[in-house]
Amino acid sequence: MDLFQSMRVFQCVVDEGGFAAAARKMELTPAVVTRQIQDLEQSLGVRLLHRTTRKMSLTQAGEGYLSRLRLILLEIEETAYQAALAGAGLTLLPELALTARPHGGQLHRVLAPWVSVED
Amino acid sequence: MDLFQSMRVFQCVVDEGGFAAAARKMELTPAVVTRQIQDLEQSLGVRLLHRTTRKMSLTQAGEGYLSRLRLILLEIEETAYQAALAGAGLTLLPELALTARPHGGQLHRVLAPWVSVED
DNA sequence: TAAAAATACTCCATAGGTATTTTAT
DNA sequence: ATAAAATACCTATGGAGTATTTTTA
Repeated sequence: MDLFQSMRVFQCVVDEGGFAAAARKMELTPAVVTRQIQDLEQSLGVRLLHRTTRKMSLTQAGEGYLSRLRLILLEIEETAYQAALAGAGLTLLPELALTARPHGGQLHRVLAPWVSVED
Repeated sequence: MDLFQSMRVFQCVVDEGGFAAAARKMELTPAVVTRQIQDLEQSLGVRLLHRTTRKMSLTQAGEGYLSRLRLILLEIEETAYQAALAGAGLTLLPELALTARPHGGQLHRVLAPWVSVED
């Protein structure tokens, strides 16, 4: 199971307000979304979402989990980004970390005012 | 690709000082370890490890990535743990977060001095 | 030359899709 | 009645293993 993927799906389900909506947004089938959430819940041993076919809501556990998850997903993104910068011999100026960042995707040859070249 | 698995493998490779050692520790074959690292590097677009058949060392990018990775992996573990606690109607006392924690694995019915029952 | 890493290949588990059933408004 | 979620089933991809080759201290 890809934990990282399930985490993103879970976040998306909450943000979009449902499994079907999340599936559309992430270009997955509803069945896949269902199973990702099930897998995640099973791996945690906890129910994250209350769901009926019409309404879904976070459990208390899901609420706490999601708020922490959001930070973690940001940190992962940020970390990948900084690694890519480091690979190019660049360093992101600390005060801009977690704010300035190009539209997702790989970094190849970026040089902008908010990065500094290492000697 | 399972990003989290690759992250753990990467951390293990560094801690154990090599691919073969990491493979033994994680009960994987060396071939799997090689590919996990390759996948991770490719997904980041960055080389994390310098390697010869005899010696391996971190690239500069790998060094920064690893230090952040260690925190992220801890946070993920911690977050899963707290979700499990919440699911059991318990809350980890904040000052003990990231320190006290039972031997990995699912939490079912824990009640110890360092958790508090809700309301 | 010996131990480790990479590569080539094979196979099977499982991730993801399709079709269907159940559920709630 | 209808839109969403769950379930059952099937298929194909890619993850993991084995065997082999390459590399370097």
